Amino acid sequence: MSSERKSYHHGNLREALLETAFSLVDAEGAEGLSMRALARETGVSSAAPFRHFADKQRLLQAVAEKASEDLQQKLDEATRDRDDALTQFRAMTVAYVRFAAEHPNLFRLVQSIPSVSGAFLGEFNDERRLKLIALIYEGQNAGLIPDADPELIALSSEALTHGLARMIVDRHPRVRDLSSEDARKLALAATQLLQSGIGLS
Amino acid sequence: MSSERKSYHHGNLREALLETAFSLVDAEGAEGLSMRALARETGVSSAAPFRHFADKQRLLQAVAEKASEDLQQKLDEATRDRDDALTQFRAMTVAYVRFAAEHPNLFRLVQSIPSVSGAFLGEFNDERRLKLIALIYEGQNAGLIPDADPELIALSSEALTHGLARMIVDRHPRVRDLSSEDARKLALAATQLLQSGIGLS
DNA sequence: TGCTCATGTGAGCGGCGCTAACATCCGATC
DNA sequence: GATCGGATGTTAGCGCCGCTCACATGAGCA
Repeated sequence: MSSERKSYHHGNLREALLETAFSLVDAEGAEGLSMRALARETGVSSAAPFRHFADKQRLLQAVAEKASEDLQQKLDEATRDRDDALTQFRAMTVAYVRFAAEHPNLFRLVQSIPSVSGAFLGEFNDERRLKLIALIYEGQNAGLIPDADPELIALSSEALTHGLARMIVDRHPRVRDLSSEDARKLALAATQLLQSGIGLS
Repeated sequence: MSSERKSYHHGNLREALLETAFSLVDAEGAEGLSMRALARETGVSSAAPFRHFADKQRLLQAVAEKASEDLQQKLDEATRDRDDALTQFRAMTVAYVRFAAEHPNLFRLVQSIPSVSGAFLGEFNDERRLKLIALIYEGQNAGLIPDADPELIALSSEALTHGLARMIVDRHPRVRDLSSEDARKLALAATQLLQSGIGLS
């Protein structure tokens, strides 16, 4: 696994550490990762990583940022070429839940670092959120949507999405070990349900 | 903080360790807890805790079980004297979300130990879930509820509840630092919304 | 060619989880 | 009441950890 190296200097150690750490976290979770094991795996001394990351927390943050970019890219791909906000929202939910099912360890890491998840929820996604809220507002004017706070409606939609993803990574009884395809179906079905309402009243 | 002790033996070390650990986790999270610090705080040697807990994981599991019982008790109180399943479900959601807002560290710990959260979601709550599903089934026969899989409807309800709680403990932008009262309002509003449907279609 | 400084190494500090060998004393038994 | 075995405490210590410091190396620029 650990590749040999002829010269004293590595050449691209920072990237190498990041990639190795990313793979290790994805496969085994962030809890088990140690700086020393990471250095060993990368073929350098145990002090070398600290030339590139001030401490373990920064390393994990960098991994989380990379994972967050991956997730963001999946969301971008999923919503590309869909112009109405509702379709975008549903495609986003599906992509989000699928990412959680496929990379639970990375998903957990992203969520566990507020600065990363905060940035993730801030940048691009806020734009989409505002579009969704605008759509909700229109729907209310047309009498199609109940007269609740549009912010609340958007938040509840987010909560359903996040809740499905979290139930999967937290291994709740009926959604543990879901295949990517089952995760897709579940996310689609649940968002459809939210739109129509479950009707208990 | 650490109380003195006259005799060689502590007398009730296991409970003392559990209580101290519970408080420390509640206040500062499970990540920062160390067995040595816990022993120090309790006023015993660093090896003593291992007479009562095989390893750190077991200690954390015991703390998680205690937290899970507390949560369960809150849910029991919230649903007591409410006979219809729908009212119970909404009261449960409120209590669940409030617990997450008031004890995010304990909530996270419970969710991070599958055996504990699995048991939590299994025992009493399965009974309530079955009642909810029965109600959904009746509602469908009466034409009040869309004709989706009752299991899916129940699962989506759970997801909304869990998602709200998780967004709070994960410190998502619009729900971080929610007061207990705000958490209550949010949970109530969101469940109402789910019932009526957000109407986008 | 020679200097500088980013980037590597090795040794080591204090804290960790956990174990082993030994100390204490509670309480069952006579 | 004395005895003594086992539950429960202690001290010492192993290996791993995050992290630091003094020093080594060598790439790139003057």
